[in-house]
Formats: sequence, C-alpha cells, structure tokens
Amino acid sequence: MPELPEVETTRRGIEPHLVGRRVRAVAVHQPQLRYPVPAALARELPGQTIRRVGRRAKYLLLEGERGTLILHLGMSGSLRLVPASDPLRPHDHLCLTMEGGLQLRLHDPRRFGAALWTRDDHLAHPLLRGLGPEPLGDDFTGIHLHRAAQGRRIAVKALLMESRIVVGVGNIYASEALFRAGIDPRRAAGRIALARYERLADCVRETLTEALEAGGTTLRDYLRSDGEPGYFALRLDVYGRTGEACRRCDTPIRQVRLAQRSTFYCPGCQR
DNA sequence: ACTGGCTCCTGAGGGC
DNA sequence: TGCCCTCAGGAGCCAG
Repeated sequence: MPELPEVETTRRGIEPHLVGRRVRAVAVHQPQLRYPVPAALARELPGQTIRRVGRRAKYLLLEGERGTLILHLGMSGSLRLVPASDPLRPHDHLCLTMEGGLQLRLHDPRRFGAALWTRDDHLAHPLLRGLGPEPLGDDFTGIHLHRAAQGRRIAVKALLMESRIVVGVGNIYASEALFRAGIDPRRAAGRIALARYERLADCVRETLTEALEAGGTTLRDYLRSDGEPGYFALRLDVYGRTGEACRRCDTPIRQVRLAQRSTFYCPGCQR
C-alpha cells in the first residue's frame, strides 16, 4: 500500500519521463474513482507540457502550463510508464499518452485513488489546503507534535496518522516508528512528554528515510513505476509480525485494533 | 472541539 | 477443487 516512501519513489521514477514533455492525449477508462474523474481533465490537459512533477503528502502533482493533475494512489494504486502500444490491463483507469510514445497509466484495482484537475494554484485545492507539515521537512519536530497533542485523548498512533498533524505517515510506518521510539501506540496522545515526542519525530523521519532508500514497502499491490517491488518489507520490525518474536527483546509481537486499524507493537519494548 | 464510526472497492487467503 | 466469507486499508465526512 503506497505510503509516503512509495509515493515519493513513484514520483522520482516518473519525473524524468514527464518533465518537459507534452501530453498528447488523455484517456479515462474508469471515471469512478474515489471522486469522479472530472471531464475537464481530458479536455484541458492534452497539448500542455508537464513543467514539474511534485508531491504534497501522498498526492502527486503533475503540473501543466495551465493546470495541475492531482493524483492519489489510495490503497492499491500504482503508476507505470509503458509503450503506448502495450495492451491495457484490467484496472488501468487513466492513461496519459506523452509525446515520444510512452504512456503513463494509473492502475488501481480497489479504486480508492483519485485523479483530479485544477486550474488554480493546486496548493489551495480543498484536499491540499490544511494539511500538516511534511515529515521529512524542517517544520516537523517533537515540539510540533507535542503542541498538537495537547488536550487530545486519542491514541498516539491515531494522532500520528492525522494528516493535519503530519502528512504521509500511514498505518505501516506509524506502527514501525512507535516501535522504534519505544512508545505504546495505545497511549493517550496528550499524556506523552515532550522528550518522548522529540524521539518519536526522529523515529518517524528515520523510518521513512530508510523505507525511501529501500524503494518502499511491497506487501500486496505496490510496485514501483518500473514494475519492481520495494524491499522495506524485509525490514519491518512489528507490522504484520503478530506472534513472532520481537527482534530486540524476543517478546511476541501483539496486534490490536486502534481507530479501525490493525496496530502492531511489542509489549516488552513499548511503554 | 474532539471522537469514533462509516464509506468507497477488489483481491487475497482461510476454512470447509 | 471450488466456493464463500472475512479482512485489508487512505482519508474525507458526519453525527453525537
């Protein structure tokens, strides 16, 4: 499932093939994604040159000259660049034919992803406005987390996954970062000391950075834009390891449900 | 202002 | 072998 490292890996994979190239055609094969794919996309994007391939949170931003294509991979989405003559696979919902003959295809079996089009400043888009800091940027600190947690009684893991607190930390890396920080994911967010949040912020950054370097985590659906899997799954400490021995203290990893999400932690290491 | 629950969707995997 | 059931989850939205 694409989290921030997977989205950034994808961005880096497609960027060199898109920037400076003109979009020849846009084909929408399945407009019912998380939101309906706007008709204006296929009408307005063709003919425009891609100026930049950016990212905000888990949104990919393909900036044209007079508008931006906002893409989200949801749970099962992936982007691949293939020759335009390649046969279409099931669940290839959106295809951008680029000058030069390559086609960018959004493949998303579960259709939790999104493809939106905006003519305005994309950062002002309702989905992007109000997002918290990037976890790998300078604004993301222990002080920021500690302040945001004041008065909050939700579990710290749920707080870490709120996009207005910090973006890009999904279910896998939230469990992993809390393990590294030695914090029990069930602990009330407002009852954690600043020093522990400093450590947690460091662990979030460290976990995401390592995952990025490994090309992301491939569990079920995710593949990089070149079709290769990511290798961070080999390094997961707690996610998906229910009952297995903690790598640090041998205690069996425990699984609980927090805010409707599977959560993994080591009862020996995390307090 | 917070909080928890609901919703969209398909494929994998387990049990029988 | 094959079928059916459950579960997985990003994140916006809504009711309490």
